[in-house]
Amino acid sequence: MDAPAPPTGYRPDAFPPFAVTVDLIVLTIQDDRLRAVVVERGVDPYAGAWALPGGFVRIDEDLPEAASRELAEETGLTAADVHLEQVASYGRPGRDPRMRVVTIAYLALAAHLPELRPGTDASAARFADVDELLGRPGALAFDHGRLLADGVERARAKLEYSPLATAFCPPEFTVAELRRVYEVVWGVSLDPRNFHRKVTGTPGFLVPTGRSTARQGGRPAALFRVGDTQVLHPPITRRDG
Amino acid sequence: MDAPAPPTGYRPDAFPPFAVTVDLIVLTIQDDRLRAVVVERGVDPYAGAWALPGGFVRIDEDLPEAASRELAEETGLTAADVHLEQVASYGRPGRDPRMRVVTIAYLALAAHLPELRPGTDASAARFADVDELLGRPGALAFDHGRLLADGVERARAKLEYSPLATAFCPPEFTVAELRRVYEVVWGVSLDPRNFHRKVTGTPGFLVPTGRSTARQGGRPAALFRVGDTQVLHPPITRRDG
DNA sequence: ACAATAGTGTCTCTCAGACAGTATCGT
DNA sequence: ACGATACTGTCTGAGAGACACTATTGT
Repeated sequence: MDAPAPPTGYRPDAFPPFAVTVDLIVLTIQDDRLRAVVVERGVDPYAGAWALPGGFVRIDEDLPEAASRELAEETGLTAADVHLEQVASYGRPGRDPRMRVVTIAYLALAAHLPELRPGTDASAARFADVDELLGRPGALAFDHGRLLADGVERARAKLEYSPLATAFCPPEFTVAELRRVYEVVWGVSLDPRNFHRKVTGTPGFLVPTGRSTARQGGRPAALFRVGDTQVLHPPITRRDG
Repeated sequence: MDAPAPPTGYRPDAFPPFAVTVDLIVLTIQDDRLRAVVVERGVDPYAGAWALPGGFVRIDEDLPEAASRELAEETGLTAADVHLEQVASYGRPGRDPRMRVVTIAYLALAAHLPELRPGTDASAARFADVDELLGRPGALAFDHGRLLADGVERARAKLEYSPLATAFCPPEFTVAELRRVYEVVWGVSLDPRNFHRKVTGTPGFLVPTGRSTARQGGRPAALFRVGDTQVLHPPITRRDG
């Protein structure tokens, strides 16, 4: 249970002090690649190494609030602009060599990110290719490689049965733009015709706006916005050709 | 990021002290009902109320270790006997009226639970009907009603695409026993014939042992054990008749 | 006309759900 | 023989993937 020691009856050493942080897996798509925000650490340990953005939870704020605040400090994005959800927590002793730290990882997905500005505890911030980061163990400080892997896997899984892919798109988007999101995040190529039929046929997923895009050399595409359904029936299955 | 303050460059008030606990959602099936372990609190706040079992994470143990230890203290089950996985973390200020506590919820599934023995901080322990607990807001202390709801929903969702249902079964089990798990956890009734064809046809899910059960009034059923597949293709879909 | 992209129709295969029918036990 | 439970076969409809075909733009 959650209680600290009462006046009597408990182990007297039952309340070891922890630091609690939130770390952010901020994903976006740039140049048809999945990218994550990483910051350069300005201090030891891992000074000069890249890490996920994050920071301490304040004594008076909830965990999602802390994640939103850190996201805003790091990217300038507000909670209304992004999808933000908790992924998992990590607290192995020694994951930070100086003290006992438990961190709660949050996944943030955004369509377009403004200029990155380094936070108060980092000297630089940039976008890094996710596949490259995951393919190189030790590319990130602490256990952030695992945090990133878990966050990316969460995103990949949720594309199937939730409208999460639209979080990578602007408010109005075409079916082709949505398909590109699935292709980039999953690392596959999808049949444009079957994909179109599937997503437009899933009730509540896409809402036509009536508008269409001006295009260069091709039929204009209808613009959609995301519907209010939170679960896709049928799902957009991952094991397509 | 995860680091405490370096000698310079950080806010000096950046390390508020937190208590960190693990709470357990221990589920099992008794009398064709989904049941959860709850303990009676011996001290304020919520003295006399029921809560999920749990306790403080020690300074030198990892989060899964703490969950295993608490599970053993509360139920006598070892990690080898149960499925144990992290669900989510909760840290709203004020969720414990005395101090700032962040808790990490773990889901534990077991086939048969031995006699429950109350932990050091609880005066009694029992199994409670999950539907009844969820239908009565405030049935559990703190925010444990939400923890339970999130844990149960995790279990329900994972029955579809993972062999998790076998965690509710003894090492060797019949198809009918497995079906009963799905029916109880999902609260539906499933066609025995279609269910049989589905689970035996999903590669890697079930392994025949060659043995069969002695039965009372009916053809003996073949005994299976769980295979090594972690993901079911095709899944056992939830929206059956 | 032609290239390019958007969108539709059609075929086949797999799988889910309904349910008839067969197999193997205890009584 | 009969009831009970285990298991198999067959039908139908929904959906996935392959891919031919039509629609609408710019050049």
